[in-house]
Amino acid sequence: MDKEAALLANEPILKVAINAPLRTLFDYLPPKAGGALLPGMRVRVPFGRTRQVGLLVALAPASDVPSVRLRRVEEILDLQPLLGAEDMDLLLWAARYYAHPVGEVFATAIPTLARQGRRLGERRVARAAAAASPADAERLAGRAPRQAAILRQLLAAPLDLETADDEFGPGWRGPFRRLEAQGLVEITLAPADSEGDVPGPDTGGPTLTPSQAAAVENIIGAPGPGPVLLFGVTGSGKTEVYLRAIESVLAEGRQALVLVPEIGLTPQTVRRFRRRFGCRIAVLHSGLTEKVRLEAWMDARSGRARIVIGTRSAVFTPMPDCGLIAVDEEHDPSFKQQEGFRYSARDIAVVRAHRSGIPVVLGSATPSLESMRNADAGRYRRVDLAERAGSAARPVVRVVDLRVTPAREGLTTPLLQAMQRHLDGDGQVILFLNRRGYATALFCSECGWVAECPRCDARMTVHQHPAGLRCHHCNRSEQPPSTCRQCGAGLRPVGQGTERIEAVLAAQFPDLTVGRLDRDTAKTRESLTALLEDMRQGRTRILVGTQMLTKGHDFPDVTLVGVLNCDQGLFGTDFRSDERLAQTILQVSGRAGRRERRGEVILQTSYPQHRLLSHLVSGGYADFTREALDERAAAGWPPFSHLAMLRAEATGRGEPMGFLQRCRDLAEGGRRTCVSILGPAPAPMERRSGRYRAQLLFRSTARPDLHALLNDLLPAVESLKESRRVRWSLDVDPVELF
DNA sequence: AGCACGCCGACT
DNA sequence: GTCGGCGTGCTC
Repeated sequence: MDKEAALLANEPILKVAINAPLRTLFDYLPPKAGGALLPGMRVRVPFGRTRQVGLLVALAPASDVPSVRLRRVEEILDLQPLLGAEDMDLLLWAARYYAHPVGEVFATAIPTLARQGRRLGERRVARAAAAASPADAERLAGRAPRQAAILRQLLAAPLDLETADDEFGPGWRGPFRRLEAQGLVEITLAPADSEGDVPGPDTGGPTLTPSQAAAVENIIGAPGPGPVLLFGVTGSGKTEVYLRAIESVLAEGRQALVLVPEIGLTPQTVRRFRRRFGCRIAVLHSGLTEKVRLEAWMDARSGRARIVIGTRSAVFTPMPDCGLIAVDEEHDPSFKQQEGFRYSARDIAVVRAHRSGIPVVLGSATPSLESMRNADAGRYRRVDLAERAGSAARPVVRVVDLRVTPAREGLTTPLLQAMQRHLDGDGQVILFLNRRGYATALFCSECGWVAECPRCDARMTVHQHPAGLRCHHCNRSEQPPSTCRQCGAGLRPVGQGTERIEAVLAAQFPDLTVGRLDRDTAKTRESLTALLEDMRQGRTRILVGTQMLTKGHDFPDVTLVGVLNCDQGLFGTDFRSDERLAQTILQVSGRAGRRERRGEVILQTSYPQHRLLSHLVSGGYADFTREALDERAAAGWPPFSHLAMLRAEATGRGEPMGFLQRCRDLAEGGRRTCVSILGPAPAPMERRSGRYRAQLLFRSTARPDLHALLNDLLPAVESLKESRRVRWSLDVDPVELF
């Protein structure tokens, strides 16, 4: 063995995660120069014909890759690991659990700027080399005066490169580089001075109710760490419980992580935390500029921020000493990423807490059936928050049967009468309808022709502001034809959307202001704020809106909530649609009667006798979940089984189905396990945005079997030549089945 | 994903 | 004759 080979043999192999859709780590040799090498540091590496910033995941004694193919790390970008060992392990676990390429998983956890190789929290310092002496400067003074000047200055004191322009004058790089080549100067990295943070005093909160106190005790007290499901209706004071638990964790000198749904992270939420705690709080959500995001992330990582509040991806925030995780509105679907790395932040929060041995609290007025089941099975401690003394009583719920009580323009007489009554009594009214736009379709009453989207298997929605036909699935817009394209007869908009209800109400209640809250009216932060402000000040008396109404906005003077049509949720294509409907009804009902006045809720439906609906109305959410869980158990759906969905789409009609059939064949060729395979089948809306879509569902009662199958299957799927002709993705624990 | 190589069609 | 279309293969 020659000298070079012997040297090679002694060098450690660096296992590096690269941000690419590849399921492996890449092996590299250590850099020629450089200091400590620790997992969690970023490295700049040659990759194919490009250079990439990767993350060092592990050091290994040897590699399976032939040594001639190994290349060398060019540079280590960090003095300290960016991610700690626990963070790294969590990410590796997640990559396996979701069977997703490691590099992309790591990329999710690191802000873009850091991923691009930016220097973080450290300074580059120029200093004279140990071998350099004043004599060298004298020697250079004649022929290279600038080099001499720079060397003299560095012999006197090292210099932060940030200030080199000022100290050395412009154009210092050339002379400096020549000094470097002679080995007289060098650049070293030094940690940035971290400003100390002086926490202000925490202001105490109100006295806790007995059930709030019990909840806090359950989270951080005697029972020890473990997930707590905090089940409490709107207004029962869940946030106060989080605040108390956080307070006690902060008092031990530890940090706290709070996860909130996408739209739940309002300035009010943050303000409430800031008012309460004097410490630094890092806020992380999708609306931040990259620079601000990096700053907040670094604050969390360094421990300067004691509290981190963020949406989905904040679950990966590195924190040196996190002592508690709280997930607010844990049922909210926005915790599940719907593309790329399809992780559930709520589930990862539970795993993170478990691995760190810290408490985690999942709070909701309408917990997911998964969490309810986990509580039933004793895996979570469930704590019910009693309604607050002195707060409004539960709203009265009335069901209006649409089969016997006809609706005009979506509104029944009992609902209109109730509205009049509440408005006369100075109350405000909220009407919920899960369809935006004016009409759900444009229809020819002569021949039955309907305006359809040319790119999707869907009808176009009629809009009036701005006027036109729009497809809600691909965002295409068209001018509506004035007459039927098929027979030339007149066209009629059918079905109600929020715009239409708004118009009808404006005519019905000409003296009142009617507002509308949906994606069209709340496009910008400002328009949303203005809408909510009009409502809160009482200028708007009736508010019509979609799902957006349910997201925690507080309207204290609303006394009546109407749900115009419950039925879309009762017979959905998805086994989860009943759960969604119940959550929506309860969340929107929670807006009614938050002060002294008792609220009223009116549900319009054609199926008043539907089992789930009557359980919800008479027994509340807990009763509904018992019934719904029984149905899930009988049908073998989650949480009584585990799912993974393989989806594919392509421009050609047969391609996705053909590809998925090949996948199915591969899966069946593997080990025999108790995983059943359903499909492939075309997606419920087969064509969307001009692409055909299909899906293949894996279901198992044993998680290990499912994961073993997926981890065997995916490499095989990747090497299928069909896999490059379709866009495909795997969704472990899917929340939407279409 | 990015990037290069490679082999077939309509252009200055 | 080339410019460029995207199918195929590879990245330690």
